[in-house]
Amino acid sequence: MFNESDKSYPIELVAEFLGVNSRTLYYYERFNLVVPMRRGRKRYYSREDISWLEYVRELMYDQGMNLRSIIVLIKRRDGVILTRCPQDVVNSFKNYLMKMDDVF
Amino acid sequence: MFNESDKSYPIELVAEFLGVNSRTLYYYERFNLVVPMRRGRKRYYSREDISWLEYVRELMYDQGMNLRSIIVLIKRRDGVILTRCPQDVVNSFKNYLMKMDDVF
DNA sequence: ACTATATTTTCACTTAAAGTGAAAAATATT
DNA sequence: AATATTTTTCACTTTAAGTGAAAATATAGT
Repeated sequence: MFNESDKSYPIELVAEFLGVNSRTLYYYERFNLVVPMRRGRKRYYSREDISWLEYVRELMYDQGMNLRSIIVLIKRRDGVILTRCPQDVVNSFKNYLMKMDDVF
Repeated sequence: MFNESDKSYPIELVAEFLGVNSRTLYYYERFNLVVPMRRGRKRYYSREDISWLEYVRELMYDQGMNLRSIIVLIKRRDGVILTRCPQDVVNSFKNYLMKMDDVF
Protein backbone atom coordinates (compact mmCIF):
# COMPACT_ATOMS: atom_id res chain seq x y z
CA MET A 1 0.00 0.00 0.00
CA PHE A 2 2.63 2.53 1.05
CA ASN A 3 6.28 2.69 0.12
CA GLU A 4 9.41 4.75 0.66
CA SER A 5 8.33 7.47 -1.74
CA ASP A 6 5.28 8.16 0.44
CA LYS A 7 7.55 9.20 3.28
CA SER A 8 7.14 12.76 4.38
CA TYR A 9 9.21 15.11 6.47
CA PRO A 10 8.56 18.01 8.86
CA ILE A 11 9.51 21.53 7.89
CA GLU A 12 12.58 21.93 10.09
CA LEU A 13 14.18 18.82 8.65
CA VAL A 14 13.46 19.91 5.08
CA ALA A 15 14.79 23.42 5.71
CA GLU A 16 17.99 22.02 7.16
CA PHE A 17 18.38 19.63 4.25
CA LEU A 18 17.95 22.45 1.73
CA GLY A 19 20.12 24.84 3.68
CA VAL A 20 17.40 27.45 4.06
CA ASN A 21 15.49 28.96 6.92
CA SER A 22 12.12 27.38 7.61
CA ARG A 23 10.65 30.84 7.23
CA THR A 24 11.69 30.69 3.61
CA LEU A 25 9.48 27.64 3.14
CA TYR A 26 6.55 29.41 4.79
CA TYR A 27 7.30 32.33 2.49
CA TYR A 28 7.20 30.14 -0.62
CA GLU A 29 3.92 28.69 0.51
CA ARG A 30 2.30 32.12 0.51
CA PHE A 31 2.84 32.06 -3.29
CA ASN A 32 1.73 28.44 -3.66
CA LEU A 33 5.22 27.61 -4.79
CA VAL A 34 5.01 24.53 -2.61
CA VAL A 35 1.94 22.85 -1.12
CA PRO A 36 2.99 20.51 1.68
CA MET A 37 0.50 17.98 2.99
CA ARG A 38 -1.09 18.83 6.33
CA ARG A 39 -1.84 16.60 9.26
CA GLY A 40 -3.73 18.94 11.53
CA ARG A 41 -1.93 22.22 11.04
CA LYS A 42 1.48 20.63 10.85
CA ARG A 43 3.20 20.49 7.45
CA TYR A 44 4.73 17.39 5.90
CA TYR A 45 6.86 17.55 2.75
CA SER A 46 6.93 14.60 0.37
CA ARG A 47 10.06 13.48 -1.48
CA GLU A 48 8.64 15.09 -4.60
CA ASP A 49 8.09 18.35 -2.74
CA ILE A 50 11.69 18.27 -1.57
CA SER A 51 13.21 17.60 -4.97
CA TRP A 52 11.01 20.33 -6.44
CA LEU A 53 12.29 22.72 -3.79
CA GLU A 54 15.87 21.73 -4.62
CA TYR A 55 15.17 22.62 -8.23
CA VAL A 56 13.60 25.92 -7.23
CA ARG A 57 16.74 26.74 -5.25
CA GLU A 58 18.87 25.91 -8.26
CA LEU A 59 16.82 28.20 -10.50
CA MET A 60 16.97 31.02 -7.99
CA TYR A 61 20.50 30.72 -6.65
CA ASP A 62 22.47 29.29 -9.53
CA GLN A 63 20.55 30.84 -12.40
CA GLY A 64 19.39 34.06 -10.75
CA MET A 65 15.68 33.64 -11.45
CA ASN A 66 13.16 35.15 -9.10
CA LEU A 67 10.15 33.57 -7.50
CA ARG A 68 7.65 35.36 -9.73
CA SER A 69 9.30 34.03 -12.86
CA ILE A 70 9.00 30.48 -11.63
CA ILE A 71 5.31 31.13 -11.06
CA VAL A 72 4.99 32.54 -14.58
CA LEU A 73 6.54 29.34 -15.97
CA ILE A 74 4.19 27.15 -13.94
CA LYS A 75 1.22 29.10 -15.22
CA ARG A 76 2.55 28.82 -18.74
CA ARG A 77 2.86 25.07 -18.26
CA ASP A 78 6.52 25.31 -19.28
CA GLY A 79 7.80 21.89 -20.28
CA VAL A 80 11.02 22.02 -18.28
CA ILE A 81 9.16 23.12 -15.18
CA LEU A 82 6.30 20.64 -15.52
CA THR A 83 8.57 17.62 -15.31
CA ARG A 84 9.73 18.78 -11.88
CA CYS A 85 6.75 20.53 -10.38
CA PRO A 86 4.36 18.59 -8.11
CA GLN A 87 0.83 18.34 -9.43
CA ASP A 88 -0.59 20.08 -6.35
CA VAL A 89 1.53 23.12 -7.17
CA VAL A 90 0.44 23.11 -10.82
CA ASN A 91 -3.15 22.73 -9.69
CA SER A 92 -2.89 25.67 -7.35
CA PHE A 93 -2.56 27.80 -10.49
CA LYS A 94 -5.10 25.98 -12.63
CA ASN A 95 -7.69 28.76 -12.65
CA TYR A 96 -5.35 31.45 -13.81
CA LEU A 97 -6.86 31.68 -17.31
CA MET A 98 -10.20 32.52 -15.78
CA LYS A 99 -9.33 34.84 -12.90
CA MET A 100 -6.61 37.33 -13.70
CA ASP A 101 -6.62 38.78 -10.20
CA ASP A 102 -4.61 35.99 -8.64
CA VAL A 103 -1.41 36.11 -6.64
CA PHE A 104 -0.23 39.21 -8.49
CA MET B 1 15.94 48.28 -51.00
CA PHE B 2 14.98 49.85 -47.66
CA ASN B 3 11.55 50.18 -46.16
CA GLU B 4 9.72 51.47 -43.10
CA SER B 5 10.75 48.52 -40.94
CA ASP B 6 14.41 49.47 -41.40
CA LYS B 7 13.81 52.74 -39.61
CA SER B 8 15.78 53.20 -36.45
CA TYR B 9 15.51 55.54 -33.52
CA PRO B 10 17.90 57.18 -31.04
CA ILE B 11 17.90 56.13 -27.42
CA GLU B 12 16.15 59.14 -25.93
CA LEU B 13 13.20 58.73 -28.27
CA VAL B 14 12.94 55.02 -27.50
CA ALA B 15 13.19 55.60 -23.76
CA GLU B 16 10.45 58.18 -23.90
CA PHE B 17 8.26 55.90 -26.00
CA LEU B 18 8.70 53.04 -23.54
CA GLY B 19 8.31 55.26 -20.52
CA VAL B 20 11.68 54.39 -19.06
CA ASN B 21 14.88 56.24 -18.34
CA SER B 22 17.52 56.00 -21.03
CA ARG B 23 19.86 54.71 -18.33
CA THR B 24 17.61 51.67 -18.11
CA LEU B 25 18.34 50.90 -21.75
CA TYR B 26 22.07 51.23 -21.17
CA TYR B 27 21.60 48.95 -18.17
CA TYR B 28 19.82 46.30 -20.24
CA GLU B 29 22.58 46.45 -22.78
CA ARG B 30 25.16 45.46 -20.17
CA PHE B 31 23.32 42.12 -20.01
CA ASN B 32 22.95 41.85 -23.78
CA LEU B 33 19.21 42.08 -23.30
CA VAL B 34 19.14 44.43 -26.25
CA VAL B 35 21.77 45.05 -28.93
CA PRO B 36 21.05 48.32 -30.75
CA MET B 37 22.83 49.04 -33.98
CA ARG B 38 25.67 51.53 -33.77
CA ARG B 39 26.63 54.32 -36.11
CA GLY B 40 29.85 55.55 -34.65
CA ARG B 41 29.23 55.26 -30.94
CA LYS B 42 25.64 56.36 -31.18
CA ARG B 43 22.91 53.79 -30.68
CA TYR B 44 19.97 53.22 -33.01
CA TYR B 45 17.07 50.95 -32.10
CA SER B 46 15.17 49.14 -34.82
CA ARG B 47 11.41 48.56 -34.74
CA GLU B 48 12.10 44.98 -33.76
CA ASP B 49 14.34 46.13 -30.91
CA ILE B 50 11.59 48.41 -29.69
CA SER B 51 8.82 45.82 -29.77
CA TRP B 52 11.15 43.37 -28.03
CA LEU B 53 11.77 45.98 -25.33
CA GLU B 54 8.03 46.50 -24.99
CA TYR B 55 7.65 42.77 -24.39
CA VAL B 56 10.49 42.78 -21.87
CA ARG B 57 8.74 45.57 -19.99
CA GLU B 58 5.52 43.56 -19.99
CA LEU B 59 7.29 40.51 -18.58
CA MET B 60 8.99 42.54 -15.90
CA TYR B 61 6.30 45.02 -14.95
CA ASP B 62 3.06 43.18 -15.54
CA GLN B 63 4.22 39.66 -14.78
CA GLY B 64 6.91 40.39 -12.19
CA MET B 65 9.72 38.57 -13.91
CA ASN B 66 13.30 39.70 -13.43
CA LEU B 67 15.95 40.40 -15.99
CA ARG B 68 17.95 37.27 -15.20
CA SER B 69 14.94 35.04 -15.85
CA ILE B 70 14.45 36.55 -19.26
CA ILE B 71 18.09 35.77 -20.00
CA VAL B 72 17.57 32.19 -18.78
CA LEU B 73 14.66 31.84 -21.20
CA ILE B 74 16.69 33.23 -24.11
CA LYS B 75 19.49 30.78 -23.34
CA ARG B 76 16.96 27.98 -23.14
CA ARG B 77 15.60 29.04 -26.52
CA ASP B 78 12.16 29.26 -24.98
CA GLY B 79 9.52 29.18 -27.71
CA VAL B 80 7.48 32.10 -26.44
CA ILE B 81 10.58 34.25 -26.08
CA LEU B 82 12.11 33.31 -29.42
CA THR B 83 9.19 34.64 -31.42
CA ARG B 84 9.81 38.09 -29.93
CA CYS B 85 13.53 38.25 -29.36
CA PRO B 86 15.76 39.82 -32.07
CA GLN B 87 18.29 37.44 -33.54
CA ASP B 88 21.19 39.63 -32.41
CA VAL B 89 20.10 39.19 -28.83
CA VAL B 90 19.72 35.43 -29.21
CA ASN B 91 23.13 35.32 -30.87
CA SER B 92 24.74 37.20 -28.03
CA PHE B 93 24.03 34.12 -25.91
CA LYS B 94 24.86 31.51 -28.52
CA ASN B 95 28.04 30.28 -26.82
CA TYR B 96 26.47 29.63 -23.48
CA LEU B 97 26.56 25.84 -23.77
CA MET B 98 30.33 26.04 -24.15
CA LYS B 99 31.34 28.68 -21.64
CA MET B 100 29.47 28.52 -18.37
CA ASP B 101 31.24 31.59 -16.97
CA ASP B 102 29.19 34.10 -18.89
CA VAL B 103 27.17 37.03 -17.69
CA PHE B 104 26.50 35.36 -14.34
C1' DA C 1 41.65 74.93 -32.51
C1' DC C 2 37.88 76.46 -29.71
C1' DT C 3 33.17 76.48 -28.23
C1' DA C 4 28.77 74.48 -27.97
C1' DT C 5 25.94 70.40 -28.13
C1' DA C 6 24.84 65.61 -27.81
C1' DT C 7 25.75 61.02 -26.17
C1' DT C 8 27.82 57.89 -23.14
C1' DT C 9 29.78 56.45 -18.83
C1' DT C 10 30.54 56.52 -13.89
C1' DC C 11 29.20 57.11 -9.11
C1' DA C 12 26.13 57.16 -5.68
C1' DC C 13 21.69 56.79 -4.30
C1' DT C 14 16.55 54.80 -4.05
C1' DT C 15 13.14 51.18 -4.20
C1' DA C 16 11.16 46.72 -3.80
C1' DA C 17 11.51 41.52 -3.57
C1' DA C 18 13.67 37.83 -1.11
C1' DG C 19 15.06 36.19 2.96
C1' DT C 20 15.74 35.93 8.06
C1' DG C 21 15.84 36.66 13.42
C1' DA C 22 13.18 37.05 17.35
C1' DA C 23 9.19 37.25 19.74
C1' DA C 24 4.19 36.46 20.05
C1' DA C 25 0.39 33.45 19.22
C1' DA C 26 -1.70 29.13 18.65
C1' DT C 27 -1.97 24.28 19.32
C1' DA C 28 -0.70 20.04 21.20
C1' DT C 29 1.34 16.97 25.04
C1' DT C 30 2.37 15.35 29.64
C1' DA D 1 -1.79 24.13 34.25
C1' DA D 2 2.80 23.99 32.63
C1' DT D 3 5.84 22.70 28.87
C1' DA D 4 7.08 22.04 24.33
C1' DT D 5 6.27 22.46 19.31
C1' DT D 6 4.78 24.72 15.27
C1' DT D 7 3.04 28.69 13.08
C1' DT D 8 2.52 33.55 12.44
C1' DT D 9 3.73 38.38 12.76
C1' DC D 10 6.87 42.26 12.84
C1' DA D 11 10.82 44.41 11.77
C1' DC D 12 15.03 44.23 9.83
C1' DT D 13 18.93 43.04 6.13
C1' DT D 14 20.53 42.19 1.57
C1' DT D 15 20.65 42.48 -3.34
C1' DA D 16 18.86 43.39 -8.18
C1' DA D 17 16.68 46.94 -10.75
C1' DG D 18 16.38 51.45 -11.77
C1' DT D 19 17.56 56.46 -11.74
C1' DG D 20 19.69 61.40 -11.01
C1' DA D 21 23.55 64.15 -11.63
C1' DA D 22 27.95 64.98 -12.93
C1' DA D 23 32.11 63.70 -15.52
C1' DA D 24 33.99 62.06 -19.72
C1' DT D 25 33.95 61.48 -24.58
C1' DA D 26 32.83 62.48 -29.06
C1' DT D 27 30.68 65.48 -32.87
C1' DA D 28 29.60 69.66 -35.40
C1' DG D 29 29.93 74.56 -36.44
C1' DT D 30 32.49 78.74 -36.70
